[in-house]
Amino acid sequence: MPAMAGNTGTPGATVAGRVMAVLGAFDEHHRRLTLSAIARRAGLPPPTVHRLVGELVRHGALAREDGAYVVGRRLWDIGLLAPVQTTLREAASPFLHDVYATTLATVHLAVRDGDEVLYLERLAGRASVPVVSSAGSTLPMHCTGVGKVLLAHAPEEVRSRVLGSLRRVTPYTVTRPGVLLRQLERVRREGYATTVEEMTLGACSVAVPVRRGGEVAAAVAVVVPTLKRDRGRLVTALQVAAQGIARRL
Amino acid sequence: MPAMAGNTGTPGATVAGRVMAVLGAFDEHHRRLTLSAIARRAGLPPPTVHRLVGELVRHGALAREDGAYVVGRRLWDIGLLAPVQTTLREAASPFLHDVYATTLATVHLAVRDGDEVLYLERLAGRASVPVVSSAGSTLPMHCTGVGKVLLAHAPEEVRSRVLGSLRRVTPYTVTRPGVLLRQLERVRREGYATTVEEMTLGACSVAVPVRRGGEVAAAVAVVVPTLKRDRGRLVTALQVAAQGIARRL
DNA sequence: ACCGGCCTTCCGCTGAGCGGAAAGGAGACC
DNA sequence: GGTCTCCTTTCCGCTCAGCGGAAGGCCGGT
Repeated sequence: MPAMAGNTGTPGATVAGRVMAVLGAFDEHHRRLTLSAIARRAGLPPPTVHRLVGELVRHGALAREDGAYVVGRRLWDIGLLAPVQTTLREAASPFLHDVYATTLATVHLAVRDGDEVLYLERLAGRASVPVVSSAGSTLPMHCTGVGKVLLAHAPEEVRSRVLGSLRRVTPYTVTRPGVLLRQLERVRREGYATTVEEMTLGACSVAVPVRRGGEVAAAVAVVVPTLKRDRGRLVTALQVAAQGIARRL
Repeated sequence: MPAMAGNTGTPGATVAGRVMAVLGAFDEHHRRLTLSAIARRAGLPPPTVHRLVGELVRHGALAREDGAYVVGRRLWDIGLLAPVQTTLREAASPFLHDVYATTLATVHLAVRDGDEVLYLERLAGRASVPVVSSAGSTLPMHCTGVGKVLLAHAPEEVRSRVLGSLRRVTPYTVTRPGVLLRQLERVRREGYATTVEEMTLGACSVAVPVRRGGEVAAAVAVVVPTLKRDRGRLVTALQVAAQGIARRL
């Protein structure tokens, strides 16, 4: 078959699919992409991407910023309309501010999304620890505070899947299933989880569950440079917030 | 020409364009749409929309929620990657919290976008006034606090265009160009703007400019049920915040 | 029973889309 | 200045993905 002639190397593909592939090329760590980078990441030939991207820029879905492409204003607008745990976020917002005000640490609100943690909200402190997460991003469960809380209360099936593949992120990441399993028991017993430089060097976290009915619906956490003797104070602040959020659900 | 036969009623149209038309059917006031509503608002025939929407749902750009369609998680993720005044928002975030903490009112951060106001951030109070705006939405300039501030410092050309079409929104909306012009002079002189039920009944606002270099880059505001004698206190709180934000730019 | 509104499936026509080929930059290295 | 590499952009002829009118199914109202 000498070159598949004319068009579509992959029959069955749709334009909408290609458009989403182009948009999907952007992520947390790739907010600016050149044309060829998009092509590579989307698995499409450069000329095709060139045309699509041109179209998308014309419609405001993407924007050109000096050399490279970035996600456009239009898509920001539209994306904000998505009902992603809207009630939870709205209920939580004031309490997260309270926690921030009293601790001045970075504050997180997250839910479980499959086998990962989805960050819904992040309040970054004025002079806070370097933190990887931001609203909209996902991180693994086994090395984040919110992750441990959500994992401790997740269905058995999720837990065993996650425990089966504990990727090392820093030298302090817990990668032995037995150790993590014992930590999770403790999380259930004591009502909070901690991490110590397991995701990012120089960052520790404390997290507590937010309950809706009997279920754990979300987790709130703070990130600080070190736990030391602040632990008790942070747990209390978070529990007050979690309680308040739960009441409003 | 008896029915235009076969395909595309409108030649020259592209699929990417149609996709954006479909996504553009959603807005602030239309977060849930039925298939036929999308078709109407996008100006496309229902079968075409049916196919596109199906595709988009498969890719997570839209989601089906019982009967109707809503914007999907995937688009939320991607939209959050847009560099929409990122540095401004990050610089402002902690100061907005401070204002919220001290006033317990709804706090806004906005910039001018053409002849309208674009809301970048909204901190909604626990028990706050009904407010129309939310992050991502745009409102007219002449009847919002942030709008008046930004209009007072906008290029002459923008100002005259806006003054030329003052739409009435509530019985208290200022629709006489002369009156508004005098208010704007005062805004420049005194350093803050106010509105009294000009956009929403039962909501008043106070706003101050945020400067970057010599330019006014943004505006911060609070929304309260009534101004009364709080005005001075609110202006001060906002000015402190605006000063802090400006310092970080 | 009938009507009006939705959603959905069908299907034949066709031009929008495709992407290899090749031409135009912009650097980097020798 | 020449050559190499990598990226962007234009060209263009071949099709198949997309189109949307027509028609069928479903519900709720009258």
